[in-house]
Amino acid sequence: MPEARTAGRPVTTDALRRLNTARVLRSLRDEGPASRALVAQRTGLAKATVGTIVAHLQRSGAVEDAPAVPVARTSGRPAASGRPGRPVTLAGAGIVGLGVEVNVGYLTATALDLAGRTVLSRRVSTESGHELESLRALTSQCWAQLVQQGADVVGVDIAVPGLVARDRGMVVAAPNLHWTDVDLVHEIESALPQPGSGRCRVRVDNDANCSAMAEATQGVARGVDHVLFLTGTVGLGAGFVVQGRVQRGGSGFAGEVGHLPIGGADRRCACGRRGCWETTVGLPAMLRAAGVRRRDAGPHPMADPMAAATEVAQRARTDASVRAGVREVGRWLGTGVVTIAGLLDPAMVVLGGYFVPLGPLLVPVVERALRGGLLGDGDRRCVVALSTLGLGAASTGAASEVLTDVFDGVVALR
Amino acid sequence: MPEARTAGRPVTTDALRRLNTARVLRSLRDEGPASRALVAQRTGLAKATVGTIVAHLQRSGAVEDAPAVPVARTSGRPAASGRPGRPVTLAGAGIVGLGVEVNVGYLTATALDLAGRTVLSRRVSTESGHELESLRALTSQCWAQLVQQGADVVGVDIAVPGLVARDRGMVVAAPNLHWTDVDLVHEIESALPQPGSGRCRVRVDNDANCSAMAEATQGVARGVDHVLFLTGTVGLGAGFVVQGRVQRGGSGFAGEVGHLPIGGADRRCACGRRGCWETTVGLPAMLRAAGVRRRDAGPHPMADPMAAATEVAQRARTDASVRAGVREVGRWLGTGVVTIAGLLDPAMVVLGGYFVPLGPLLVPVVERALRGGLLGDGDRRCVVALSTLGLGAASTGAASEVLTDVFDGVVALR
DNA sequence: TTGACTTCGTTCACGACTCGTACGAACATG
DNA sequence: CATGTTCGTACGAGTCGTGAACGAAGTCAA
Repeated sequence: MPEARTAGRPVTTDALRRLNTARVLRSLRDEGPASRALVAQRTGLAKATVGTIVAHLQRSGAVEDAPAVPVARTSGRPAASGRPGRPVTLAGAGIVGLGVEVNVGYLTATALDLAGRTVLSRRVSTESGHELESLRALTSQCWAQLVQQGADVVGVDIAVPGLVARDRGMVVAAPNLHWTDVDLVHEIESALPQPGSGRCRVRVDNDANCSAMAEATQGVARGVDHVLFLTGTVGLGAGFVVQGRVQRGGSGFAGEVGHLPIGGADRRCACGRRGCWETTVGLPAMLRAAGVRRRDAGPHPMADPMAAATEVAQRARTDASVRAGVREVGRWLGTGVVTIAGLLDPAMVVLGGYFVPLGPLLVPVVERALRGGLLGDGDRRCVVALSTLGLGAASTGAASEVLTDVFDGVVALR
Repeated sequence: MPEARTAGRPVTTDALRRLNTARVLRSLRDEGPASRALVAQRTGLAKATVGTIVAHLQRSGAVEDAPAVPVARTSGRPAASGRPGRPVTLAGAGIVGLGVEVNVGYLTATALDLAGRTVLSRRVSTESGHELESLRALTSQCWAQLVQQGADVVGVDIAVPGLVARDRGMVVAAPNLHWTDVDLVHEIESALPQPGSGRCRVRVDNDANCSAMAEATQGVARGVDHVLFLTGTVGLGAGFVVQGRVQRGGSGFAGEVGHLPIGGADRRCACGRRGCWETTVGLPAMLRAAGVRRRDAGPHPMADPMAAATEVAQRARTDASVRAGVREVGRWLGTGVVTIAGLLDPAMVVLGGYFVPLGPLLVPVVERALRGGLLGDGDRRCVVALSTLGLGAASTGAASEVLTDVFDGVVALR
């Protein structure tokens, strides 16, 4: 569709302001609070321009005057002489993004402000078959609460474990929730009170993408430019974040990694084919390799992968054969990571989900695979890390994703 | 480096003009010639704005009045009544991009105008060890010729078979040319006459990236949104183009596909490791599988992969065992394509290099692998095609890459 | 305490841009 | 030849970023 290339709003003068406003916000986020003069220096904008932009932002509640304690100037400078600048910081709770994560047994909602602070955090459990109702209720409740607190809710992002068509706002398939072709954006929008929904954009995303975003903005990968996130549950999920933006490839490739032809072909995958990666590194494969029977791995190993993996880690402490099994899975994990990393070239790989409890055993194996498997190990160092965010990471990432629009100048502030 | 996020020129009013100018150019390129009024309708810009922009473009030589024969209106409309519009077309040779391709025995230079027409095409052979001299000479000659013809050379792109650090303008390693850490941009810039080089940007790129670009803009993949290009020589090269833009992933991943851990691990790769994909689908592997001895595959099979592959194709016509060998390689090719396609989700895979002469044998095998290996075959149709561009594709793509800057509004026209 | 010095934030005139309206130009139809 | 319709441009209005100028708010030295 060639029209897509021409598409997008025509660039008017107010787009200018949006873009430069976003520029100022990014400077404040990435390089810390600063006086107007310093922001001007950092962004290359004229002092006068920064002045008007900051004034606007103050009225919007996006920034506020920093606490009395002045921030140190750019390091190593001679002591300040002259009129001291009044530092400006990203504001407390004026502008927020709301993220909601759908899971098999529960929902998590998180709201972040521009400074990345958690403004709201809530979790509710759901009954099977009633996820959509609960989701609508939770979202509108959170939205109402935030608005009541005086926040400007820029958007809502819903993280779903499944195949998502973000551009159409549809969940194509979420097997664990038994969802197929759900018009989720419409569902949520209709649940929100009318007045706000005009400005407040509702979107859908894959949960692995969101978790990746969370790692890159709030987790171990904060400050890393190219982050690959890989999460293990019954299947596998992946997300790739470059400079704070989720890479969606062609039409949103993430989450598909589980069915890449990596590893042995002896097991049949749930998708009907053989040789899928997740048949060798998914949770069932791990339990099998570790010699742990399902009923020994907690009451509902597939519903609670973390508990199951913790049980495996426990046994591995005393049983060498369990350790060997885990390492064997780790080698296949490593092969896949090398493949993906070779293609995407991340600076850091973050392992999440059930890999975390088994991290001490898995990480060295994956690291070794990377050392042996990547070219030019001089420049292309790729660090392996474990997720530290735990439950609710996806909702945090979803909220972060919403704020991306603000920092990119896609949306205008009130 | 957080500063990268803040970087980029501050957005002034003339950036506005650049962006809208680019918008008009894209409309003319993607949706064909049109009157000012129609362009206004297509871009969403005001008629007056389009008028001034077109006037500017005319003075720059970027567009010109279309031939007398008026273009049919948007199809199906009632017959035109009212003053007929004067259609505008992308101009003949006012604005051009120059692409130069470095190969083992020869150089190719191609210049394209905004309409995608070839304005200049030249090929010279080189002596081993003197490639850089020849490259400097050819580039400056072509540049001078274009300038003399009155063209505005927007930029020069050099396609190199090797690892390239595009942002630093360096060739990190080009084994076939025995180049290591060559500051190619500097080399070329110093060879160009001074006056122009201020505006005329010189850049370096990987040749597979450029070929991919060529396929997406001029080849079989024209009009396809997500294109994966895969070329076979002694090693392998790949490029991924989304909506006319080369995807460089983290720090420029393309070209690395040859060393992904795909296929058997029985052969040792030139990089010193085992299990690299190119040990199973590179040209040597193909010759081996087809049972063709090197000295039977043309005088210099590795220097002329196309001739060698043609020889193999010839033999396959009569010899069933050769056909079987080719198909065997094809299956490994298919496995890799499925892996990459599963991750990147292209709408079309274009095979180039030595795969082309063997296309009739290879394509069905790869197609079958894709049918069996990709999820959700309903939506995610992925077509396999053969490159038709032949020699010099990379230089064409390099020239295309230069023009990207114009269509993106990154550079201003004179 | 006072005056010189330095830096910060704002004000103002200016140029560049896009937009909407208005108007003349160019063609078809009856 | 009058009418209707559409095209392209001219003009005033509104917005935005910029540089210079200026008052404000500190430090430092005498």
